[in-house]
Amino acid sequence: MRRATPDPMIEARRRGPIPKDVDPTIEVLVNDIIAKVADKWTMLILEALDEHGTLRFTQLGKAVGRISQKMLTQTVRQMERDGLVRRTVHPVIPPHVDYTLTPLGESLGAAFCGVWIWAETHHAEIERARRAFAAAGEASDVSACIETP
Amino acid sequence: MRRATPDPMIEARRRGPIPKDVDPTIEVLVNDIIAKVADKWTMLILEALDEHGTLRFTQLGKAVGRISQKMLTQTVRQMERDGLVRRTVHPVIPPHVDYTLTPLGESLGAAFCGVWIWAETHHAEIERARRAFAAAGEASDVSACIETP
DNA sequence: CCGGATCCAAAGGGATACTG
DNA sequence: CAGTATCCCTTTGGATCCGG
Repeated sequence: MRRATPDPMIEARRRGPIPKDVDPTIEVLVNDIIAKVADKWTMLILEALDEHGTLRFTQLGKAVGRISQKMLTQTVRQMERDGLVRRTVHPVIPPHVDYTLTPLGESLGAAFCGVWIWAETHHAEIERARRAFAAAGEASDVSACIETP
Repeated sequence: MRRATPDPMIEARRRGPIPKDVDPTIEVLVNDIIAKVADKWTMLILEALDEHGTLRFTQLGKAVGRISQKMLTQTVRQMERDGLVRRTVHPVIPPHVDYTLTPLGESLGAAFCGVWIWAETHHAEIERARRAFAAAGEASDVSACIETP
């Protein structure tokens, strides 16, 4: 299967210390963004909206999976503040609210796309690694894993 | 600037309900993986190792930024169990332990690469959205945001 | 230098009940 | 339907001390 990132610009960005065309203070800002965005629920909601386009509150919750309405509300509100989703309220009875990604949110979804694919592709490998680690831990002492240089 | 994911396979995966070539039970597994991997510290450690290649414990902590040694140890151990990093202990005094990504970890790093770039590209936009949201919240009531169909 | 162990504060997150 | 509010338990995560 073809890799998700054959882009030469991406390769250029990997490996090696921080390129000097980047403001040093930007590094912490970027880490802040990563930390904000790298939330379990944020990613799952982003994925759901990226797949389905537009969803109502309950539909969104169902699409995400096991999420309480508290976390759904909380996370979606945060994403709205960050400009990732647009929340539209139709003043009818019963209430009708739907959520959709903004262009910014869509761009983040596109950026995360490689990760969804990675998860689909490698989940078996992770489980294998986990079992291997567990087996190694039971079979032998930790000191057996060290190497003498 | 060119997008990170021009891959046709990626485009094919986005939009629309779950393709039927995917086992329905896989969806929850993938979400599990996402949830595991979408951890703040995991992503930052992954980024640090992806950039620097190999790092010792303290160096890694410094590269990540504001992380306590407890979380560093904990997260790095989890990543080791998941097969993302390889931990090598050199039995010398003082101890020398270094961490590096496994091929699996590198593939995840490559998958996340689009996200680093996104964060670098759009962090200003997020801050702007946040200020705009705050300004809107102060200026008017929430009911002013609803639209009548 | 690289952690493990312990204590403790704060945040995360579920369940339930209630409202417009 | 789409939340808000409350309670309460669990997890996270920092600080500190200690050991190999």
